[in-house]
Amino acid sequence: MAFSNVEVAQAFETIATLLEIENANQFRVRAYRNAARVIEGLPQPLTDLIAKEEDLSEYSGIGEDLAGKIKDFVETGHIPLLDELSSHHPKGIVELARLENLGPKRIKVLHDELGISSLKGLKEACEKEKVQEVRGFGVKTEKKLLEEIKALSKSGVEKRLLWSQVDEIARRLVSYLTKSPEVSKVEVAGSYRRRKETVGDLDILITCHHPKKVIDYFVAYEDVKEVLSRGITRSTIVLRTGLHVDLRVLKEESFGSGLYYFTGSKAHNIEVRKIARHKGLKINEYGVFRGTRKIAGKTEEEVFKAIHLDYIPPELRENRGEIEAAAEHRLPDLIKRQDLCGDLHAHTTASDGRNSIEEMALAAKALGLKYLAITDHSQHVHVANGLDVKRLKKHIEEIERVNDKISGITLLKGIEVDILEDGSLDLPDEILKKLDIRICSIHYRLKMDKEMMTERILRAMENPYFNVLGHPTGRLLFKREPYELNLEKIIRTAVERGKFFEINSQPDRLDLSAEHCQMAQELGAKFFINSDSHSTNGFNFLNYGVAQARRGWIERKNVMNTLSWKELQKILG
DNA sequence: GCCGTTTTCGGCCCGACTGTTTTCAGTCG
Repeated sequence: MAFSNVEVAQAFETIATLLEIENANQFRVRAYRNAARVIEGLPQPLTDLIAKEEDLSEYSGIGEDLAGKIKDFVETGHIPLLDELSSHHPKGIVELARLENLGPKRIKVLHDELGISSLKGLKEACEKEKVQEVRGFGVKTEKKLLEEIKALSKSGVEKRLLWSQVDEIARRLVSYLTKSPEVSKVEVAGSYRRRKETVGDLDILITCHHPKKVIDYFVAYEDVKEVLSRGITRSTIVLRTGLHVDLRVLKEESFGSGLYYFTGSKAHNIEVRKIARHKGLKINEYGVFRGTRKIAGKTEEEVFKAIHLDYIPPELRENRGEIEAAAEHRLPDLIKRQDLCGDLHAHTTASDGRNSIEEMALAAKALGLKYLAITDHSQHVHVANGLDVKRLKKHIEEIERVNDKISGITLLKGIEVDILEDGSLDLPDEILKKLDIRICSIHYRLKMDKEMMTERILRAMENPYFNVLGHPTGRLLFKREPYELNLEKIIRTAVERGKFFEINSQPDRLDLSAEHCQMAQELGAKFFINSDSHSTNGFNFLNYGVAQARRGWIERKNVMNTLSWKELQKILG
């Protein structure tokens, strides 16, 4: 039984919570939490790292002890400390920590005073109005807890949304806020600004003339379901979608430091503040201070300058090496949307797309793209009406015909050809070689064992007409885990053989992940950022793919669709 | 428990809001 990184992270999270309840050293607790974050951000399965005998304590935040515990867990599914802690505490106590407004201190009090050790027990105690009698609690807290438990049992899990979904909500709310005459600046910070693929809540920062009026205006927004708090500088609401939104009022002179602070990530902030301390500086949301003297704060650029770091784009702020890179002036030359000259993955009505070749071409041209590959599905994908040899031949002629007819954009003849179970491609070489580009993807038999899946892809890469591995890990956010595969081996082979990786821009794919992008680039991989459009609206998704690539440190020079078609042709051969 | 321009011991990010208190602890981000 192999244990996943997520499970290891959860085990550490549980240890942290139980230690907290036992009133352990808070820094020890933090060490476990911190390590859980580090593990979640690893690009490779711990099982692989351990098999390769890599030294896990090389990762900052993981020392000798935790490295040992990780190994224990991955190999046996047990950590002695966790087993021991679990034996002291009823199983349900950890789930209590999932409630907002209930931390370890009060969980302990509830357990000691009322013997509460599960959500169920807490619910009953709240209903019997026992909780309000406990010191430190009151009527309001009791009511809140009860409501929360009810909501939790209804929705089940925490609500995160795709970045693209939150974007729509954020834009509406920002536009509402901008309409207030009191508001001068509005900026959305947090994980939204860092372009994380999923977002749990929104942090909106504003400057304004009359904070109280603006907070009143904010909580009066039509989509508000509940107001959780409203202070002088801060308020939290819940929207009907379940999304929490924090509004924070900043002063003009500290807008930059506030924006920096609330953009996070937390791990990034903590690390930067540590460094600032070493330099005798204090950095908080109000500015950068030497002693009591404020030396920066109006803009983010000013803040970075004051702490002697190059400006770090929000997408990189995850404490994954960007701070050191900024100090040493070696931040990557990140890809930008306007660097992209073409798109090599789009579908039409010939398979499962909604628009014709010509409509797709014109839409791509309108967005400034210079070339577009038409890549419909191959025959094996029956549900998408995939093309067989006969239909593909006709399709090629049709692409050529449209290409002759329109100007200002070059249409490329392509295919998204399936990688079959045995690693062969779904169409014969004779027709594949008539094409300009082949995106090779997996769409069925996703649950193969890791060795076999890896072998399947490696074998496909032996085909001389294999160009690009489409949506390389097959994941669907919230719906489907990546396939089991040895990505490192695949990347190394791809680099050797001159094969490319797709960064798929579909908002629920964003595949490769940021971590995988970073790993692949370090190993020398080259990429295409493709929209995988199924309609004329789909080209806008390129923004998401670019953001994902930026989070993965991808440099312009490693993205092949920054080249002109002429240059690209030489590389594809 | 981690980590090192304070380097193997002794620090470890920091402020706002709420609900409970009657000056502050707990929680969150």
